[in-house]
Amino acid sequence: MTETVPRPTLEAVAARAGVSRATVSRVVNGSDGVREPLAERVRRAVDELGYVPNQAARSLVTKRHDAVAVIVAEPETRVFADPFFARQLRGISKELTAHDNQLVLLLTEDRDDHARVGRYLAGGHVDGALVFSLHIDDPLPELIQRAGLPTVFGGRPDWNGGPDGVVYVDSDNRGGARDAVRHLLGLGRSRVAHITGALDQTSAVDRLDGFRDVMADADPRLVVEGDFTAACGEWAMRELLDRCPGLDAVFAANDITAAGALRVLRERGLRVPDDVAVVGFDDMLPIAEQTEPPLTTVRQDIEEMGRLMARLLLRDLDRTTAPDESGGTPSGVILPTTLVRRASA
Amino acid sequence: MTETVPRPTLEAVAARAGVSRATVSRVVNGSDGVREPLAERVRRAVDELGYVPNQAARSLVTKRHDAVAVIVAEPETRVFADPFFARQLRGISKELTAHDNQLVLLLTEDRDDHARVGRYLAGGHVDGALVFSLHIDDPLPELIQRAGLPTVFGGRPDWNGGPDGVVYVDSDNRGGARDAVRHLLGLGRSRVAHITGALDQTSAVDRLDGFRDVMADADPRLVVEGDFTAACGEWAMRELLDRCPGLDAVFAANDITAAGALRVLRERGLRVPDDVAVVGFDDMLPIAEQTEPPLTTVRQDIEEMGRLMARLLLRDLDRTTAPDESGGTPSGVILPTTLVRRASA
DNA sequence: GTGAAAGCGCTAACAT
DNA sequence: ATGTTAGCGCTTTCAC
Repeated sequence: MTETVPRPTLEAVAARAGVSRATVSRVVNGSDGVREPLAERVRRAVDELGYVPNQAARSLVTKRHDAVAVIVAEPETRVFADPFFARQLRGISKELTAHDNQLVLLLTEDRDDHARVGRYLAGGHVDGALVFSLHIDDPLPELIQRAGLPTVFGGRPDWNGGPDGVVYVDSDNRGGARDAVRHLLGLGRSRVAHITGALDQTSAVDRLDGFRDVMADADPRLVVEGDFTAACGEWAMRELLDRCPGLDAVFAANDITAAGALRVLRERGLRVPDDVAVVGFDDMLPIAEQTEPPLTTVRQDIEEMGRLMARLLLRDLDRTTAPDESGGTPSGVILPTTLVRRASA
Repeated sequence: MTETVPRPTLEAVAARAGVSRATVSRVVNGSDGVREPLAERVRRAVDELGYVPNQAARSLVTKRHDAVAVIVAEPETRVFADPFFARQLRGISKELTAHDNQLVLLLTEDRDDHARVGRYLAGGHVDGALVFSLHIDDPLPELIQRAGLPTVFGGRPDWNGGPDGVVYVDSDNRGGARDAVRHLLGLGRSRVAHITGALDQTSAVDRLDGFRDVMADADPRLVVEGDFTAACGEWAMRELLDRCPGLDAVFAANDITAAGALRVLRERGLRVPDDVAVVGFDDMLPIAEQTEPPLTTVRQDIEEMGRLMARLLLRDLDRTTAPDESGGTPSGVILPTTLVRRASA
């Protein structure tokens, strides 16, 4: 199975084409300055021999790897309960592939993993890193920053430490939340409640802020803290109903939570949207489309987010000898969200 | 940001420890034959300098990369509609990490990607490959086989081509399906229908076979072909109800399909499980637990599947100079499934 | 047990 | 425009 067909080297190609290794290298790397007849001969030799450059040898001298690490912190299993992760990866993969870069995936769970990742990054295997720093106070960002690798974050990092030019891509969580609440208000609702996400993630905080932007003077009992899970959506909905039986709308921090809330509303005999209107966040398809009734929610373009992260990083990598440090690099890029109307509100 | 702190080399460590490069190399690679006092001195030098071996240089001579490719074919977006993918990756990642191997992720969508993957694999960047070949007739398996890399498949490949010792890991789809149907029978149901998955995937075929194992003489109209989607679950359920109004149970090829079927049953005023019992497959948590009523389903341990794939591959890679070719390598490993009882059946 | 030296396959000056 | 040459940082015989 593992037969050892020694792959042809530059040398072999050179011999076959009757030129020097340098010339072959030039042709292979597309640097101009090789005249056509010769170049053609080299190209033929290359595919007659099925030559493929040895990346290790190349990296050894160029110090480039054409590979970037994608680091996903997933202390909770939340990442794995939803299809986000895959979408993001797909976006990243597409962009990376288009630029001939490899995607090295690093999944981390506990602190041991952090050390490992730090070592890996410091080990110079990759040219840059894409990081999903899910939680506030995560030690990962600092570790990475210290490794001195160009990095782009997915989701606004809670980078208290320094107002430096951290590059990140995020959805407009705050704006999306405002849209959701305004939509509810536009429906004539006035007692709008909010079930938050896990407040150790900036996305949850931002959505809460968005809610407050619109509902500045709302009864504080209309806000209950959740954690993005369905179980918590149920619990929170019950709590809400007990506290404020008169509420007529709920904005949940994500679709899963909204699904939980929906179930409790049904169980209590309340009709959606007639008695209580519900809006979610994410537009996580398998969930949002299949709740009863289908969920009105705030969509974020998760794949585009991944693609953009990769694009930003690659651009950074291309300015090899950093001409201007903080030049035109926006430190944060916020992607717009859109409200998707279904039956629940 | 990208400051160029030239990393210490073996040479540097050797100098600091007052030994030769060879000795440092031996210590770093844990090969015995270096006496304690010396070894200790080397180790100190290593972490005083924060030395990390240069993988490219190492690969250049060892021809090992300590990296494996994970190839996910996803012509459909199905992969991205469910959390499978993430679970599988997690299992793989854990195992690889434990053995200091890197995970290079290759997502493919169309035939261009196939060529690219073929080139990459042939390019000798990785030591082996883990492949999720989702569809029958997928050209990927052959491409990979030709690259001559040790490979393990996720899901039984439809390897008509050759009865060679293809290594794969799969769930016991057929057995699980049998369990599901028997459970339904045990509930006293007699007119059990089946909504199949996309029959160009072996998992769907195997589940159908399992159904038939138990319902050998069932009315053929009780089987309708689906494609693993919810939309199709709805459509198929309607079709089924029209064809055989008397049916009293449904086994759906996966949970998403089952969710669709459930919706139609409710819409038609049929009660679950009283009038019609429903069983799904996968135990995809965010779905199965949240349907109305919660879904009885067949669980597969998807993370373990990933872990096992990685383990099998690594074992293969370790027998560097293949002592016995087809020795003890099982060509296929089937993981058991378990029936999870909830309210729907 | 330890060191010296020869490459691994490639790129990038530097010559020509 | 093309060839020559010197490494990149490491492992691995082979001497000692």
